[in-house]
Amino acid sequence: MKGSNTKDQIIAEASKLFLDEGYEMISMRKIATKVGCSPTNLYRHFQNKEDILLVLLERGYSVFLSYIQQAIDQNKELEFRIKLKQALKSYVNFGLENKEYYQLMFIRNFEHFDRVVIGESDRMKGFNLLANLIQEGMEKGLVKGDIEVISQSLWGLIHGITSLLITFKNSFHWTNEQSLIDFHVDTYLKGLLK
Amino acid sequence: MKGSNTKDQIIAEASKLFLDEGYEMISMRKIATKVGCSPTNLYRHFQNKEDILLVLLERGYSVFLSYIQQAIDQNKELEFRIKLKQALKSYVNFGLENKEYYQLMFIRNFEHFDRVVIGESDRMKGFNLLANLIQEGMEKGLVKGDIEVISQSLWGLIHGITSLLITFKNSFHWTNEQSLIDFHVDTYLKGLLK
Amino acid sequence: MKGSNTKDQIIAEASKLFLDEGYEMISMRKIATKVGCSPTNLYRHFQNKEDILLVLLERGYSVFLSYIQQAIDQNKELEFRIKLKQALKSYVNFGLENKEYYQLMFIRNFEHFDRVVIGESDRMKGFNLLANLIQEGMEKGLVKGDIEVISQSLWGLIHGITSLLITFKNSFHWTNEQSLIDFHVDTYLKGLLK
Amino acid sequence: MKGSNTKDQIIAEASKLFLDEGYEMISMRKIATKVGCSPTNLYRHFQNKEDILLVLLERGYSVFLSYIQQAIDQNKELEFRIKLKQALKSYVNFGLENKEYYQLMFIRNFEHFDRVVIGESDRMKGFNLLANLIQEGMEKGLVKGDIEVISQSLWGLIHGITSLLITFKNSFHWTNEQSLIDFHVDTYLKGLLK
DNA sequence: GATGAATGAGATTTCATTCAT
DNA sequence: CATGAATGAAATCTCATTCAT
Repeated sequence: MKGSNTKDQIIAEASKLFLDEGYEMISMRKIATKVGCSPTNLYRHFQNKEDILLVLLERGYSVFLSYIQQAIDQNKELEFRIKLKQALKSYVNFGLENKEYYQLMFIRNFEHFDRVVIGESDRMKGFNLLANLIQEGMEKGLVKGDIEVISQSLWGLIHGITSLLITFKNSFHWTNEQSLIDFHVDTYLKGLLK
Repeated sequence: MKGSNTKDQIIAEASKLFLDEGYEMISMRKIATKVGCSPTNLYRHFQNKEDILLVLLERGYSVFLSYIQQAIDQNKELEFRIKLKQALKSYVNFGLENKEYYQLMFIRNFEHFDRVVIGESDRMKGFNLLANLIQEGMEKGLVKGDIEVISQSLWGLIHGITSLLITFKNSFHWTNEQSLIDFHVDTYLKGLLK
Repeated sequence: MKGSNTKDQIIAEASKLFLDEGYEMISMRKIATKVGCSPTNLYRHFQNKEDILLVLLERGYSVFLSYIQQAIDQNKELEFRIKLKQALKSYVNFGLENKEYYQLMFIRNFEHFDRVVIGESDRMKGFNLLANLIQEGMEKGLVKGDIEVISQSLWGLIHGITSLLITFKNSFHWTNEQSLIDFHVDTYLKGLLK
Repeated sequence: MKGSNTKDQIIAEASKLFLDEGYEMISMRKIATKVGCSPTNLYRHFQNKEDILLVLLERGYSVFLSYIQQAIDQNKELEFRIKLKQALKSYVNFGLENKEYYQLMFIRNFEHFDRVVIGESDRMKGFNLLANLIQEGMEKGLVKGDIEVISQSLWGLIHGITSLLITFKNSFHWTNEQSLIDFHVDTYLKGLLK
């Protein structure tokens, strides 16, 4: 397989630590300790601490894209409402199954890091897939309104439930996750679709 | 006239800095520089850095509660749908008009700080006001379903749009804020209410 | 009475704190807190922290002298051995009854403070009283040897037991204090005197 | 060859500084300056300032034990009085030849540091060697009395002269050290032994 | 006789990072 | 591929002390 074992380990430990305690609270030494190597060694695999984050973000974007892509591909032939619902649910599931990534990508904002560029990322591609879906719905006469407004509202819808479930996972008595998500999306779509 | 001017200045500058760069990135020195006093002097007014955050959180909770309370009081006699919509909008408006507070209260999670207790806070009281409203709607037969599921879904709805508008305020081409929020809430309520 | 009440309180609290935690560990703020006044106020009564110590030392010397003087005066007419024993015991008793003073005077060494001068102090007068006693014993033919050697050895004898009882008062299982001191002095005097 | 040179240097400089100015007065920066390295580097070799002290104490206890052990071993076959005298003198000599250690071990009291545990230390083993010697004397009928009282008195005897010679080494006109110690011990033993 | 506001200096400690090996 | 030794910068925080009132 390609990629050194150590590098993957670093990524794995760093992403967990970043989620649990926050990027700024995690020192290179803490990562090294978890991995079981020397701090110096981290620099053999990454230019610096920011670089670890960037690699994490890129991986996250890529996984995110694959979630959305897969949902769309698998339901291509189905009814629009179902297709849309599945796409939205796959967004939420990406977040819940990849909390570390989701937090770094959508809850925190690292755009003050010069090297974090969003426009060109797979993240944007994921959005565009959703937007295309809305576009399709509008062409079919199933959705009405400004496509930008609708897209942004939809993002708000699914980001809200995803981010709350991640950020306050331990400090709130949540009802059953999947029922909640189903209700959440269904209710909104009932209002959105003809 | 009484009440130290410096203390208020510290709070004001700290909350801005915390929003822009994140709590961890802000040092006591940076705050002191902005305020125009010595770092030592901060410790006259606050026990430590965490204490500044706690005061900010408390103020935020209090302002939050007043937003929700006011929305409910002012629309007491109106139709349920309007009352609910106004309450939801006042949540979003609280966030957009108090970005620093909203970020600290709902986007970040400081519950690992021992002294941050949520259950007893005004934040919880704000939630309960919303929950009571749902309860009222259920009693009137206008809303159906599990009250917990509905409340949590509603929170996700409004938190999503609020937090995105705050976190990515500079890195995304948002449509007109108020139209977006209106569409967001209206669409969902169309699905939720009879 | 002369002397402000606050000044005496400061001295009382400071000496206790200095004994328990050590001069360096005690801050002006801690003293002020114990006394129940503002740190600034301490400077109305003492030039600075060192000054508090100096006043304590002076008081300690003075009390020390009175202990020794009294022992000698009260036993002037008695047999030499008893006179000497009482003087030695009064040294130990001074220490045990004034642990704070004893520690500052004889266990710590503050001579690196310019203003601490020993030669001229009451401490030296106390020593001289003991030395005079030895002198008397030699003239009576009851003690033989170099007076300096004898004085210094005697000081070591009583300082040893006193300082151990103070320094390790909580961390050692001491036998009955007075029996120990009696045995200590008696054994030595049996060897010293004819 | 192995074993960092820097670590030994730190220990050497720190112990001298601690003796001269007191543990609390010595900052990590001062130690680093003396050693000729950066303050940060001290933390490569010791967890923190307290840790330096603990290492010093441990080394001190170990050297102390070896002094006492050696004195006893070397005089095993000699007359009891000589054996005891040599043991007592080796205690004093340990102090005078290792003033830094002696001060930290016997003059200061660091038992408020959690990690300083005395019961299990080599210091206690040293004491026990002396106590065993007394026991032997009692069995031979050469010493009479309560063994605890005698041990504690003996400790006071030798601690007194040792600590005075260390604490006031520069501020008192001492007679010849070895004659003083000989006289001190001889006089006491004359009273103690049959 | 007392205090609140303020400060410069310095304490311990941790950080990301580099360099020689 | 890896590490031990080292560092400059900066973090939080406490200190003794002063000044205006």
